[in-house]
Amino acid sequence: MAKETFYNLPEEKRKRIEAAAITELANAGYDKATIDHVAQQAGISKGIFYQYFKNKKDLMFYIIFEVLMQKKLAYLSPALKNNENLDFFTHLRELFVAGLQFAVENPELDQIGTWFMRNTSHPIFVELLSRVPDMAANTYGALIQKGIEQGQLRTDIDVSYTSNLITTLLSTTIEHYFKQNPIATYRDSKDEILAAFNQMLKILKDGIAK
Amino acid sequence: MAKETFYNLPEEKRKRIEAAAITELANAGYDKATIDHVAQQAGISKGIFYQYFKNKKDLMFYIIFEVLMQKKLAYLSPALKNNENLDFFTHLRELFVAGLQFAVENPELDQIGTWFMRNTSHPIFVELLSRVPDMAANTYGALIQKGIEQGQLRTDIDVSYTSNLITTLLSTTIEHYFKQNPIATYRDSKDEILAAFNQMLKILKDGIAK
DNA sequence: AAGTCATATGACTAAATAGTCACACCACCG
DNA sequence: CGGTGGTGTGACTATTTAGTCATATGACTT
Repeated sequence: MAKETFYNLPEEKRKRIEAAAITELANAGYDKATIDHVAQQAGISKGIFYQYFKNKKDLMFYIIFEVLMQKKLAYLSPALKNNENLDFFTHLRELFVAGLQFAVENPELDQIGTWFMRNTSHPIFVELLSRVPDMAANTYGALIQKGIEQGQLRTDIDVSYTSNLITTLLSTTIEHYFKQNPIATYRDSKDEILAAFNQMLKILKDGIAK
Repeated sequence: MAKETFYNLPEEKRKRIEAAAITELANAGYDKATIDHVAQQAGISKGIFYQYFKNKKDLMFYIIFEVLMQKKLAYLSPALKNNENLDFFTHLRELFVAGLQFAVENPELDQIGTWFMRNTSHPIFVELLSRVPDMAANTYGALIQKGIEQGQLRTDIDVSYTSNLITTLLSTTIEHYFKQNPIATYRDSKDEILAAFNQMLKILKDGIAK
């Protein structure tokens, strides 16, 4: 996961390489991303790249573990703590908003995360899961469990299935918005996406039946 | 979309090539599928492949338009017609069951379809959409519209969004089932998947709130 | 038998790209 | 100054794979 030489680099250069890698991985996805592009965009030679990272996979894991997850956790952690007494749907909305804020401010990292969740059978995802076993799309498990125990949710729903469902709903909602508004950027559309979220939450809560 | 020479082939050989292509595309996805594999598995030479198809994309479109869509439509059309008087959720369930039947009996084709829906920004999907504009994930639009008009669904839901949502729910439900039961095959699990569908329909109808 | 056409082969070319390596540069030390 | 070690270069190798082409086979015609 990145060699010593990389950490010894001056901040500016390290960030430049990081940024180039993130852009390439976000736009091309893991398989189509090339080291040539990353090196070129970062303004370094290909040879030196392999002094900084063992290989392409090493780079990917570095970006996932030491950039994406760290950063996303920083956004989510306030919403994860100190909310014992919140209503389930209010708590869920807070998590959504925090996640959206992350996506708005780090669209490329968000894209990399989406790529990962979309390619759960890809060898590199499988290997990632073996390192972080409980990342297995059970993000909302504890929250749902609490919601059931506190009598806010039906008792007959399956926790793991519902967690998975919510994860999917989240990305579907964002994606649908951007399919409808192709020119929109995350940053400019935050309020409208929030409105879409509210519609989604209403459906999740009460269903679509009259 | 497949050259004359391909259609002139004896049935047996045509089916053999088709089967090889379907297996390869289902297992590897479009980008990683190779013509070498297809030719090898079909027991033909690479050269002759290019007498049958213009290129790899030509093969993909042939499989999508002339195999997958034809076949899937055959499964769905009974559920699409003559159901004017059915309740929305009952009608939806019928469509699900028909779709599941297709997936059970054509798992590889179903996988190819899933790959497509998962790669909506891939150039080949974009090109496909330009040929079949209204395939744009509005499968359930008319059904939802009818449901609203007949007073079975809330009037404040967005038709296109809800259609998209249902499409996603469908594949999420199947996928989640197989993540939980990795060894299961479609064929043996039909009843259990139907149970998972029922749970999903209940959530879609009434939400998860108590 | 000779000619013609469709069918078929697989070696070959061209392009892309992961990863390596011989060599260059340069700061610092003795 | 000359040696040493860390930093860096980009040409090169090895592999993969889409698509082509010279060549062969064989059925059918005249």
